[in-house]
Amino acid sequence: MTAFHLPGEIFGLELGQKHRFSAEAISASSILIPKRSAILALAGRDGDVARQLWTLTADALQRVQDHMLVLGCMNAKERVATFLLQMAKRTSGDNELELPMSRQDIADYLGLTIETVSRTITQLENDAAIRLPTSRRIVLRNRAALGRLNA
Amino acid sequence: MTAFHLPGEIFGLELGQKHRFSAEAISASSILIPKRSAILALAGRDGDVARQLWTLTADALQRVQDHMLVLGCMNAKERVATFLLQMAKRTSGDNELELPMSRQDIADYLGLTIETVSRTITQLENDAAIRLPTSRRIVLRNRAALGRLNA
DNA sequence: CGAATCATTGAGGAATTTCAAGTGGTGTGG
DNA sequence: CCACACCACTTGAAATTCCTCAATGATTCG
Repeated sequence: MTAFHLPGEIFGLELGQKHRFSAEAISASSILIPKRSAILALAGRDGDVARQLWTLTADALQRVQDHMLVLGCMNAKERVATFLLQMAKRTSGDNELELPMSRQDIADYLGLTIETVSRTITQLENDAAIRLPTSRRIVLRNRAALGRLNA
Repeated sequence: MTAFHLPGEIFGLELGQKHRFSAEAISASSILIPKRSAILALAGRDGDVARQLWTLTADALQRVQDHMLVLGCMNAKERVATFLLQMAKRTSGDNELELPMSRQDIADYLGLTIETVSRTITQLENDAAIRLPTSRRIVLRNRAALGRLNA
């Protein structure tokens, strides 16, 4: 698993002849899938569209590079803390968030096992860095502590 | 560390306002660094250039995604085997290759420690999958075995 | 209620890291 | 030419992290 996508986001802009990844919905979703040929044609005619498409791809590159650093350099606690901060930022920006995905999905995304994710979340709760009203709902109680793990 | 670049390759096409990564030469190199503004201007005028730039970025995205799978799913032996096959393919394509980078660089790239890289290479040698005439020179002796690790 | 799914917890084991020492090649100065 | 220092690499042993396997809760849905 390489990424989570939230409403309004664009993904799958891969440009190769074959698709290399698949997408799976974890909540009810409506998705707009333009034809590749239509996109290319439009980009060919309109320089501004071309520019925007390039930017979208560059943004995706940036996100993946960030995630690569997570997978390459961080331990379990740092990965989970980074993930929670990131999700908070991408959803409400608030201190409270509802995770739409299962522990298994989080584990796959972070390159950990489901048990390690669960244990780490429990540990963050014991550290008073977060609070879990329910298993999918998370309250960030100490952003500073989480941020330190994000280093 | 996120990538190695070989002669003839283009890198650093990041498009954001700030550079997020730095590059370090590990052998004598000459590097052409065009101005960002010049590139953007050219892309604006010439749709074909714009298309090529987009493709370059998309290719980079693809490489990084591949590497993310390495970091997210593979153990040490699989990572090193994948790395060696990849380097062989990118250099001569031959069965013999000279690594231009240190063990430390490889370790950073693969998300391992220098000791683990060293031990793993030794292990591959004991498995008769490779041979090391010198520490930087590697002969692929059993591509099939390495490939199985690449799964 | 019972079944099913998701999440948590525990115990043991495996893989990797850490710390420390040793090896081998290379260049430098006596 | 040899002794020495230096560097990259290798190896060993102990410690740590994370995974695996197994059992137990919690929640949802029929």
